[in-house]
Parts: sequence; C-alpha cells; structure tokens
Amino acid sequence: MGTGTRNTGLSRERIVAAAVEILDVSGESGLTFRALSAKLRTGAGAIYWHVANKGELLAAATDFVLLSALTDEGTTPHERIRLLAVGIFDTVDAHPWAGEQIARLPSQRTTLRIFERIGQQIQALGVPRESRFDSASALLNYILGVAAQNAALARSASGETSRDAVLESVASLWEGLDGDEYPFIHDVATQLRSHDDREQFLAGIDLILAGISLSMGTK
Amino acid sequence: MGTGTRNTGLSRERIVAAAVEILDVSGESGLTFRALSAKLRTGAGAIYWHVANKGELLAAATDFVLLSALTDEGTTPHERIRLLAVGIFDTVDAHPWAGEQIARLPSQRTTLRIFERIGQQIQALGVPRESRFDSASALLNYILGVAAQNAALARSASGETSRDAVLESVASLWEGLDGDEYPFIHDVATQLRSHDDREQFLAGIDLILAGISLSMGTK
DNA sequence: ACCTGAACACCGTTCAAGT
DNA sequence: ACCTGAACACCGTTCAAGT
Repeated sequence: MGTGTRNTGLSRERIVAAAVEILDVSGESGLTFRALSAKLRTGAGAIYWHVANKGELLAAATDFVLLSALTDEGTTPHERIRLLAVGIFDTVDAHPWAGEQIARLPSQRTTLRIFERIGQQIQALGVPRESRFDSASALLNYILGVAAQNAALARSASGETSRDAVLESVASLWEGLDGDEYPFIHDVATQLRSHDDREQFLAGIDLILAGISLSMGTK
Repeated sequence: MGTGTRNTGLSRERIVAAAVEILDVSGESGLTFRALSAKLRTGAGAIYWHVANKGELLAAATDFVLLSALTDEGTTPHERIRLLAVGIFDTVDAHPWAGEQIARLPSQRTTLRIFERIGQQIQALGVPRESRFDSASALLNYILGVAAQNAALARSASGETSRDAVLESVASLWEGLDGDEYPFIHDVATQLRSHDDREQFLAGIDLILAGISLSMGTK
C-alpha cells in the first residue's frame, strides 16, 4: 500500500541491470550497495541474497555488456576477427568500467566465448593445431590490453575534462619531453593529435594477423 | 628517548619502499594507511604530507618495481625488444599487484620509458616513420594485456590455492566444456596443462614482430 | 616544515528479525 | 524462500594540535 513503484520481487537480472545503469552514470566508484539498494527500493541484505559480493556483481555486469559485442558478422576469418575485435573495442568505449574489469576476469563466461570465436577463426585461417593456442592468445591479450588502456584513459577523462582534453594534454606532455632522452616519443607526439584510437587498434589486429599468416609459411 | 628504532625523518622513498614490501606480502588489499603507518611507526597524516593519496602511492610503487625491468641488454633490435618484454613479464610475475596497476597508468614515467625503448628498436628495425607509432603501440598494448592477465591469475591463486592448482582447475573446466559449443577451447585444453606462460608470451611477441617486418615489405 | 593521532564520512558485509 | 535495515568492522582522508 505504498505510493511509488512496488518491488515485485528482486532477481539477479534486475540487480545486474541496475548495476550497469549506475556504472554507466557514475563509474565503478559510484556502484555502492547503498546506491544500488536505493535504486532498487530495497535493503542491502536483499541484494546479498541474489549476489555473493561486489566482485561477483561487477563480473556479472561486465559479462552482460560484453555479450552485445559477440557478433557473428563477416565473411572471411580475417574479417570476422576484425569485427569481433571492433565490437569489444566499441563496447569498452561505451562502458569504460567494463574495460577495467575484463582484464581481471580470466575465465569469465563471455571472455571464454570470445576466445572460442577467435580460436575458430584462427583454425579457419589454416593455422596448424600446435600454433593455434599461441595465436589466439596473442590476439586476445592484445584486445584486453587495449581495453584496459582505454578504460584508464576514460577514467582520467571523467568529469570536467573531456577525452580530447586528456589526449591534448598527453600530446603536449610528449612534445615537451627531452628530445635527446625521448627521441621516439618526441617524434611521434604530433601523430598522437591526429590519430584515431580505433584505427590504431585495428592496425594492431592486422599486424598480429599478418604475423600469424607469415608464421604459417608464405602462401 | 624511545626504545625501538627512532623515526629519523620520513621521505617519499621510505614510504614507497615500505608500500612495496606490504604489497609483496599482502597484495593490494593489504596496503592500508593504517598498516603503512604502523610499519613506518608514524601517523597516517604524516604519510599524506609526502604522498597525495593512495592512488599516487600505488603508482609510485608500480613505477619503482618496474624500473628494474628496464634492461638494455641484447644486440639486435629484435632481441632487445624480447629482453625488455621478458623483463616486464618477470617483474609482474614477482609483483603481481604491479600487473594490475600498470594497465591503468597511461603516461606513467616508467611506462613512457618502456614505450620509448620499444619505439627506438622499432625504428632500428627499419620501420618507416608513419608506421612506427602503430607498431610500438601494438607491442606495448600486448605486453600490458599479458601483464594484467597474469596479475589476475596470481590474484585468484593467492592464499591456499597455488598457481598450478588454478591452472589445473582452469584446464579441467576447459576440458569439461561442451565440445559442440566450444570445439576450439575443448581441443586446446590439453595444451594448457603443459604450456609455459613465458614461452607463450614470447611467442606472441615474435608474432607481432613478424607482422611488423612483413608489413615493411618482404626483405 | 613536518609529525601526531583522533575524528569524519563512507564503504562492504552480516544477521537477527520479519513476512 | 526472500526481504528489511540496523549494526559491525574497516577504510581513505582530514585537521587541529603539537614540535
């Protein structure tokens, strides 16, 4: 007999959905059991009935948003890997908090499915059995590394400073480095201003794929 | 006129050194300002006089241990990159908490120096100017991705369960997966048992380096 | 300038009590 | 079986007070 929306039964799904909403708005530090129970109009203990702890909640939320990255588009193995990788990149771009998590969740369900999909395409590429594990791992580790880096960038760009502003300040930091001690970074600083994260990410994917096909013997 | 070792002046270096000790023994969750001030026989506020907050402390500690990874061994560019990468791998292996941090510290001093060193070798390899940024970034991102993964593995292996035990349980999880839905992982599970993390890490480095030299045109 | 340590605000988690 | 919400233990950080 209350006024607001009555709580017609909690569920793991509702909790995870609410957690994702909070994470998208206020990031990982904003996800507290108090904020979550307020949003769900319940007590903290009720959440613990469905979820073991905060770590499990973060894992479930990451798994949830990552699911949408699991596309099956593309015609060639190479293209399928590219599209899968881009899907993960874009998901992390939209949910930076997931980028922090994905790197620390080894055998999470969705990560396993991503690994499986990469491995299947590696096989389709004709990579011999004994090299497939190494090849697929290299691709996955690269993808996770970029995801974590992007999450870090997004975090330092939260609030007042925009993402471009952060990149700009990094660029001028790089330019200001001593050219004798940091010749490479100093030289490359100008490219940082005009570069496209996504393009660079894909360039890395192509590099690894090129290495994989090369290691199979020239075709 | 006390009994124990008198506190002859705190310093940023002493604080960071103590933090590294605590992190090595009890991990990131063990590093609290209370534990740190107890070890340094001082008050929490004293630490804040030298360090802005916990984030800066973690960054400084990571920077400190990573410094030892900055070797300059090797004769060929390829070998220099390999040895640098292995140094980082081994450092993260010895200080798993640093693996969690390194992925979230974009323009940290030591990370910049690592990037610089990679870039110089990329240049020495003869990679044209416009591709150097992408090539060096691919290598760095891969290295950071592996570091984060290893840190995650070490964390889930803390306490009673050894690292091998974790790998063993992952292997049997993989073997237990449905062979129709996960043909690749199911097939590769046996290799997981006998594989060497370090070897696989280096195989990935070689893969990327092969791709880089391939993209320069056949030599 | 640098240190002390109590105090503040806040957090994850538990649990006796309800339905 | 599931929910409530107060209570517990603990944390990062601050700050008036000391030297």
